[in-house]
Formats: sequence, structure tokens, C-alpha cells
Amino acid sequence: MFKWILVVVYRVVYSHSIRNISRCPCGQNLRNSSRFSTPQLKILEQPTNRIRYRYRSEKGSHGGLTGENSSQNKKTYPTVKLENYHSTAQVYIRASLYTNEERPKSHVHKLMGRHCNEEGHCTVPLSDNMIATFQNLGILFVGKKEVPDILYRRKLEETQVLHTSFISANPSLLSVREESERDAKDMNLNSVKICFEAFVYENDMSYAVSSPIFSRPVANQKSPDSGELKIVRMDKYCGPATGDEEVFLLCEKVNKKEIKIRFFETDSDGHQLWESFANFTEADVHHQVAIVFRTPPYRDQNIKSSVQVYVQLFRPRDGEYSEGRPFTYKPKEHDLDGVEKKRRKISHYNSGVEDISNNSNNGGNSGFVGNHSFTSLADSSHTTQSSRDSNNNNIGYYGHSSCSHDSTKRENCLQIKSNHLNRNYGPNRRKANLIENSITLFVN
Amino acid sequence: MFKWILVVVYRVVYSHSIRNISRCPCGQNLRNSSRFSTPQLKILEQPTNRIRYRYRSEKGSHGGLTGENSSQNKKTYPTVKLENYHSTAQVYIRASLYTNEERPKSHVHKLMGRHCNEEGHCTVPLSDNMIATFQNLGILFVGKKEVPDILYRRKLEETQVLHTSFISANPSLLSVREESERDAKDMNLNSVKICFEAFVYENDMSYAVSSPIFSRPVANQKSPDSGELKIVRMDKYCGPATGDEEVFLLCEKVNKKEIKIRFFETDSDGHQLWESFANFTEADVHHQVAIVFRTPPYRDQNIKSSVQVYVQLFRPRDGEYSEGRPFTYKPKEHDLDGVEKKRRKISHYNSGVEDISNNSNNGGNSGFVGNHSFTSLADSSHTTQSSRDSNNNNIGYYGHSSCSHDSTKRENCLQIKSNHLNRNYGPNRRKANLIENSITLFVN
DNA sequence: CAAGGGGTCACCCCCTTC
DNA sequence: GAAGGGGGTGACCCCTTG
Repeated sequence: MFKWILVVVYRVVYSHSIRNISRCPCGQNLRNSSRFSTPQLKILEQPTNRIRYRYRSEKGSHGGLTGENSSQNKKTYPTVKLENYHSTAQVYIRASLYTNEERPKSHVHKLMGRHCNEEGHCTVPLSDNMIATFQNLGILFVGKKEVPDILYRRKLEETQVLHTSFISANPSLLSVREESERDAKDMNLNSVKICFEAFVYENDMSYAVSSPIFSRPVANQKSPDSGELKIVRMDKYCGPATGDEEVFLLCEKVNKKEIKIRFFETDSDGHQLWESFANFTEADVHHQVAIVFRTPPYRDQNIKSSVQVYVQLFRPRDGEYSEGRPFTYKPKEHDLDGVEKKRRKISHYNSGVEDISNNSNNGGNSGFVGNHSFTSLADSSHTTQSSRDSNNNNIGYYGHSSCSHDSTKRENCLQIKSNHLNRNYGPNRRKANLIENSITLFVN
Repeated sequence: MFKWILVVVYRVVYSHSIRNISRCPCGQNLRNSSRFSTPQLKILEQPTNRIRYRYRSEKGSHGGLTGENSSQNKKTYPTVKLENYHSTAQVYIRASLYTNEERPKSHVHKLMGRHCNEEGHCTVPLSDNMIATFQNLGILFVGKKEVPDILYRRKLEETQVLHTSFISANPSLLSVREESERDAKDMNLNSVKICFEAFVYENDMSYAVSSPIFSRPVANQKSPDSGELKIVRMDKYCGPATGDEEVFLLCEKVNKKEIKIRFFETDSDGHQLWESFANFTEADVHHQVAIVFRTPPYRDQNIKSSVQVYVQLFRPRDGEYSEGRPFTYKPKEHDLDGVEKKRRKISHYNSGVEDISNNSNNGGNSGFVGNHSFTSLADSSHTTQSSRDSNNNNIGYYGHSSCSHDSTKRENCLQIKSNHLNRNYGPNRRKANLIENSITLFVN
């Protein structure tokens, strides 16, 4: 009886994964979860949320998907575990790509790497502890132009399969063609899910032993609609509490229709106290990589001393944030007496600027709760070289980045980054990596 | 006898223009120039030096080449005149594309437009006054991938032609293939010359009546190596005479290996008084469209009042300039005892840093001499909204674009542009556009 | 070499504005 | 539709580092 069930499941799985039928018939791995004692796949380590998909022409290895908790020191990889399996037959786990939709369909992209075949299926044997780790999964980007054809062929095959079994519908080839074109347009080529399936071999046949399970989405790092948001450089890191300060910001590719610049303030516990968005139009976005914006006014335009907030890029479509950069709101001139002293005091650190300028190799991977990297005050050798961090970014002070306004004093903003301090910020408890503990110096 | 000569010339011209033999056999239109009373083509109006080449896929008309003296109000077009022609037979002028080389070869790109055929030859009848005007010449960009094949085929045909006539060389096909690949790599796809040829029809045959003549080069507007240089926006338009002010500049696509930022000063007659180049490295060029640079020190760092100079992009490779933007060097604040001292200390330190931190972009081609044109003052209304010119460029003042330095005053730079004043400046009498007569406002 | 990037351009798609 | 742009990105080529 059990064997018979397996065969049935196998049929379905086989048809959608080998013959590329695009609809997943397996109920999104929910069906078995309610059954007691049924073999069941669990994802122990999700893949990172972002990797650069590679074209076929980009030969050679370019590294595989790591796990979401992977770090430089301790790499992890997507890992699944099969639970409630009690047979002794060797189980294999097959990974393949599906669309990032509520009901995932087989994707046109393919997995590639050590254990992958031409169809983009990667198969790894389950180890004794019922765990399988995928150490070398790359994502092959299939050209946009090939998509309609692929979908068309899949639809034909699907129709045949269904026809020979029990469905009698036989749509005209033309409408299938059109449908394929439409589906191709709708298909998101920059986000995928990985489908894991467990099966055993018997008599040269494979039998599924559990429902398939889908990973969280993995986005294409190279796409401007899903790539990592990053502020590369700004021309100033401070401005008046009244707002309306013009700031030049250089960033990695953004879509001018899908980008906001968010200012926010948090208390020491990381609770958000305030947020606002910068003013700019699509015309202020220069070739996807630079934005000239005007700062929003601070919530209190009459502050008596400087307030530090953060700036970050924000993409509403998928809720992604960039790392935050500190930004200092400064009081109006006449309030400056008290601050004046402090400023002067700090100013003699100016010569230490370069001492601090350096690595802020913040680990990327923003957007998920629980993994925050911060940059610390490392002491770096003091060279006469320019102030650049390891990413070759100018860190905001070069000697003359002036930030004066409503003041008769010359005031320079110095942003200093630091590493490895963790706090949880931002709305919705989602993570935003912040360049923390920055120091703002005022130089007279 | 004359007829016989014509036939000979015809043969050569025919073979290279119809059969696409790549070497021009006609001696660069010099041969006939010394002969008295021989029909001769003259270019009355050269084409503009730049047009956007179009791919075959960019269907529809996108406008043709205008003349070098064309303006919005009065459009001109490439025009040639045939002199010393005394027959009554109708003459036709054929235009086709050649490489921009000392000895132009037939180009892989094609002319397209109203009077053009599939081979990229445009033929226009000579009017009564012996003038032909080409009103609708577009340039069709032939994909890079097709180039080797085209050259290969041409070489084969050429070999055949020569072979059947008098040359016996018969290189192996392999080496021809290799040669084609090499030539394809060497071919500049972003610059062409137009070859004009005059001929008459007789008995369905065409007979050349003059040597071909070549236009000046026409570059591809879309190529970053030959496109127009343009400063779109800067975050400040003034800085201290001591230089080393950090400026963010947004521009159209540049090649980071082939771009300099030139500061120069002219007297009221347009003679150059001084020039210097900004400091920045390749790493300061952000995705081809933004440059963060440091201003060079003015020739006199102790000026007592502001001096206006100009900034422009400069591409050494082809000697191209962008329009100039005014930039104001401001004097040191005299005095300011305590502050002054402290500043000196700091700035001493800083200048030491930057002196070394930036690869001086200097050198290279300082022999060129400028070619400047100027744009004049229009009166622009000063609104509290963003200040944009008609090209939707921010013109440098937004209310807070601060530009203070070495001063206890807050000083904002306001740059106002204006249009359509032309003067001819600079050495070599070549043209360069300057935004002239800009006003610099100092706001305290 | 593997693992990651940066960068660009060839091509194609738009859109204004007459 | 003609004339002229802006812009995006697929595809590919590099390059650093270990």
C-alpha cells in the first residue's frame, strides 16, 4: 500500500520535473505537513537572498549560492533535512528552479554547478543524518528571447501528457503560442525559488518520498529591480534642521521610478522615532546611478544641538533598503553657543581623520532580521593616501566637504564608519544595515 | 579619347563602390586637383561632426545629417558642387560611407535615407547650378558581429577582381579569414567619412566624371569614445584659490580612462591666461556618468577678489571639449587670527594628503589649444522652486548649494545660464561652447 | 583555478515634440 | 509620421583576490 502511494506521487513529480510541466501539482508542500509521520523535507539553511545570475557565456565558476547565515569566516550552504523517513533505501535530494510566485512554476532558468545536469537539476545524496547540503549551486540566466519558445514547448508537452491521461482540452496551437508570449512577458527573470524534492531509486526508477518544498526567493544581484541597494558616496552628510539641503548621492543602479530616499531616526534601543523622505523627481536621477535630492526637514526645526539620523535608499516594490548612512541635522546658527565649544574641542581630532578612514566592509545582505553587520573603528595605518575605505569609497571627508548653512562658521562634516556593532533598526523590524557610530566633526 | 579615359575610371570606381572593394584607388581626391580644367567635386557644406548612428532595429526615420552650419532656424545639409564640368549630360552624385583613415576604405556601415539603396549608396541628381544637397542621410550601424564576415567577403571579391585582371597573388582563405578578423577589430565603428562621387549614365552604364572626395569625419553621437562631452550638473561652482575643493560632477557617458577636467581662464579677448587640470582617479569616475574631483589650485593662491574661470570636460584622444561652465575661485579670508592659524595647520595637513592622494591627471596633450565658444546670459527668473534651465538641468543654485571655505561668511554660488551669444575664442579658432557671463552671487 | 566583482556596449525599447 | 532623444539591459568581457 505504501509503495503504491509512492508510485502515484512519483508520477506527478516526474511529470513536472523531468518533462517540465509548468504547474506544480503538489500543493506547495503543505499537503503532507498535516499528516502524522509522513516523510517531510525541511530547510535547515535557506539560500542567500541574492546572487548574481550568470549567462551561459560567462564561462568558468563564479561561486555558488551560500546559506543565509553564511559569513566570510564560516560559509554555509543551502541545506535540507528529511524527517520522518524510516526506510534504509538511499534518498537523493533534487534541487531545481521555480518561479517566485504563490504557486511556483518551473522556471526557465537553470541551476548549474557540480551536481547539476543539463536540465538544471542538481541531485545530491542524503547523508546518514538525513541532511543534504548544496555547495555549488549557480543560477544560469536564460536569455529573454528564448523564454517564449521554452514556455511554448512546455505547454505542448503538458497538453500531451494531460491529454493522454484524462483531460480532453486541446487548445489551438496559435493560442498556445500567444499564451506563451504573454507568460514570457509576465515571468520574473530576476527572482527564483529553489524546489527541493526527495526521492529514492528502485529498479532504475525514481520514487518521490515527500512533497517538494520551496526555498525563499533568491533575487538576481545584477538586476536593478532586485539588486542590492547601495549608497556609494554623498557630497555631504549634514544639513540644516529646516531641510531642503541639496545633496548629491552616487549609488549603484536604481530604477528611477522605484526608488526613494529615506531619512530616519532611532533611539538607542533601535526604535524608530521619525522618518521622512527626500525630495527629488525622476529627472534628478542621473542615469540610474546618481540622485540629486533635497533633504526633508527634521521633525523639530528648532533643535538646539545636532541630531544624528540615517539616510538610506528604499525600494517600495520589494521593501528593500540600502545600508544606512549617518546624516546630521544641525541647529540654526543662533543656537550654537553650547555646541560651539564641543565643536572646537573635537576639531583637533581633525588630524586623526585619516586614522579612522578605512574598512567598512559591511557584509551586505541587508533586508533580513537577525543579521547585521556594523563597522568598527579600526585603527588603520595613517598614510598620506586619500581617505578611502576598502571599497574604494570616499568616506565623506576630504578636507573641504563643506556643510555650512545658516551659520557664519565653516563646518565640515566628517563621517567615520565603524565595524561590527549590531542593532535592530527600521520599520517593520526589518533590518537595515547601518554605518554606525559615525562621528560628525565640525571644523571652524 | 576622353570617353575612353572615362571608361577606365569608371571601372575602378565601379569595382570599389558596387563590389565593395575596400581600398580606395583614387588617390584621395588629390590627383585631379592639379590638373587644370578637370571636373572636380567641392564640398560646399560639410556634414555635422556628430550624429547618432542607428541600428537596423531602430525603425522609422530619426532625422538625417545636417550641415556643419546648420541651426535650429536655418537648417543646412551636406552639399557638394561639381566644378569644371562642361557637358550637358545629367550628373549624379553618389554618397557612401568610408572609414575615417588617411586612406579611407569602404565602411561596413551604410548610409540610409530617402535616396539610398540597400548597399548604402545615396544618389542625388546634380541641379542646374551644379549643386547637390543630401537632405536625408542617416547612418546605419552594422553590428560588430557582422563585421568580420563582411570584410571577408569583400576581400574575396577583391582578390577575384584583381586576379582576373592582372594580379596573381592568391593568399590562402585561412589567412584571409584571419586578416578579416584583425581588420574588423581595427575598424573604427564610431567614425566615418562620406565619399562623394560624380558620375553620368550612358547606355545604362555609369561613368565617373571626377575623383571621389571625402567629407570630414562624422562621429557616432552614442559612443562614449566619440560622443559629445557634456557637464550635466555640478554640486558647486566655486572654490578656494588654494584648490583642493571636492566637487561632484554629473556628466554624459565618458570613458574613465580618457577623460580630464580642465580649468582655464581667458582674458576678455578670449586668450587663454591659464589652465590646469582637476585631480581625480579612475575610481572617482562613477559608472561613466559622474566624477568626483578636486579642484586644482588657481595660479595665484593669494588673490584678493574672486576670479572667474571655466571648467570643462576634455577628451585627449580626439581633443574634444565640453561646453565650459563658469567656476569662481575665491580669495582667502585675510585675518581671522585664531581660526586662521588653526586652519593653516589643518589645511597644511590636508593639502599634503591630497597632493599625494590623487594621481594627477595632468599632462598628456597639453599641447592642444582650446577652442571655446560661449553661451550668453539670458535672464532667468529666480523662483523658490528648483532652478532648472530649459534642458532640465539644475543650474547650480538651489538655495543651499554652499560654497564656503576659508571664510567666515557663508557664500553661495549661483550660476545663471543664458543662451545664444556667440563669440569665437581661443587658440585655433576652433569652437567650444562656454556658458558665459554667468553671475556668481555671494549670499551672506 | 575558483570566487567574486566591475564595467561597458550593442542593441533595442521607449518618449517627446513638431 | 518625422525628428530627436532618454533610457534600460542582455550579453559579454574584464579584473581582482584567495
